[in-house]
Amino acid sequence: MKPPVSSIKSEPVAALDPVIRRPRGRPRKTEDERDDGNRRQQLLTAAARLFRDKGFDATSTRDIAAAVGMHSGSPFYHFKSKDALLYAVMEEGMHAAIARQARALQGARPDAVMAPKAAPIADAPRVQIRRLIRAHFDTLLGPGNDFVPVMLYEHRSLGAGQRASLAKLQVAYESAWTPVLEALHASGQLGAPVKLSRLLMLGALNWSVQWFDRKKGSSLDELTEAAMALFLRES
Amino acid sequence: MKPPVSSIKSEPVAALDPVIRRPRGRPRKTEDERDDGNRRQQLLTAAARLFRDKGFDATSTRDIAAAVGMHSGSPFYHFKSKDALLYAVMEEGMHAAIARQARALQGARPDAVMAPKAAPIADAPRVQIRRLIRAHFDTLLGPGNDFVPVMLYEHRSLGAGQRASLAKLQVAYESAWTPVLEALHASGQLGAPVKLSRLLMLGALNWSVQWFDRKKGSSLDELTEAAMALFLRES
DNA sequence: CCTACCGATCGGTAGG
DNA sequence: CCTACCGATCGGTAGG
Repeated sequence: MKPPVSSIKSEPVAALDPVIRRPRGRPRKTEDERDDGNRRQQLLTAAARLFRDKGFDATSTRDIAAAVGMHSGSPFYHFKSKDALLYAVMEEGMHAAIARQARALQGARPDAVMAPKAAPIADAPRVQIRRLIRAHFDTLLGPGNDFVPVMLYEHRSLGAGQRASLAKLQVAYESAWTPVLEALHASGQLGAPVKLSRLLMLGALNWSVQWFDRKKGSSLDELTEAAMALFLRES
Repeated sequence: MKPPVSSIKSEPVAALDPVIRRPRGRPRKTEDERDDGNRRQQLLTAAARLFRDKGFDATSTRDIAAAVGMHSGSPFYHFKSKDALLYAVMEEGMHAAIARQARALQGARPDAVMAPKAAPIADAPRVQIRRLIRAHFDTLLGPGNDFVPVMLYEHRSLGAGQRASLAKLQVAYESAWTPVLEALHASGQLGAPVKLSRLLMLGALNWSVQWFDRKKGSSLDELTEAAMALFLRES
């Protein structure tokens, strides 16, 4: 069946010829599709949304492929398994959350420096906890922020090793709360022990994923103020 | 292998003989297995545990059958579908939770009646909220109480109609909190608006399913006191 | 990244 | 409640 012309392939010398080289497999980028990390990122975003809406097990890799206009087998060109895709979603979510949290805490600093009278040093922990809470709500409920909710509600679908890796990121994230809560506890503004306070407070916030509706109801600012009023005492 | 005596079975007349009648299919109850609703209940309990541990989608009906010593098709003799089994688990969980909550609130009353001095009327809401919190922790974390956690974390796997039915039970359950929270808010013991307070407080408790370890750490009593100290103000 | 495909698993059923 | 089985779906792969 093979024409004699193709017999060149069998000659090692011709295969080494640099003129013949041709990036086989991926056609060079057309106008609407760049073959850099963009397709991978599209897969991540679509997967995060589907995992959040339907759950990991109820989402097929075909669903994800269809959401970005791929065929069934193509996601496996970018991720070696469905589990790897889930892990990538969670990891990106945690990195973004940690970055957002750091930005929020840094933003709390200049205020106290530039207006020492308006924001006396004793209020610093209160300012910080408010920013921590607000940043957390943003991470959970902000538009397009599907990654961390997937992390929170689907980590059971992960293998032990990957779960351990993510646990480190979670510890890093939550460790920012401890000194702030300790200061509040010492000054009598926080009534419960620090560790249990952190677990209960983060739980209250994490659960908002279940009932918060961006279309109606409270804003994230109102939510933040309600949490402040619920958790903290006057002095 | 069969002795000639058993050849009676092949005679139609003998088959109609009332003396020969024999409940085919299910052998009459031996000592250790009653064929009443017991097997059904065993399926429910096993399913609740598996759904809680591995998730609904990750649990096969074969897993559930094996957990109670049945073969793969037999659960469908008791439940018409896997979804029906999930719904039954959640419904039983909610009924038990509502009953436990009612018992807890009734238990709070006699104390105030029998020792009016020791528990003045102004403390009633505080006593009631403590009992509500404690009952909720029991429902979520008590030994063998897998049903409500399944309800909380797997309700996405339910159809719209069944989800609506359960929502009614959830409203009934949570409605007991409202008057207590209103009394606490009116007396300045609760800092945040009642509705958001209820959502945040129940979220904090519900999230304990994710981190509580019965083997080590706090007791349910300690958890309850921590929640009281976190949520409520002095006067 | 597509085409074509495979092995495994799963919910569910017929008939007894 | 068991036996034997089916159709559908799914994660994943070979080869291009």
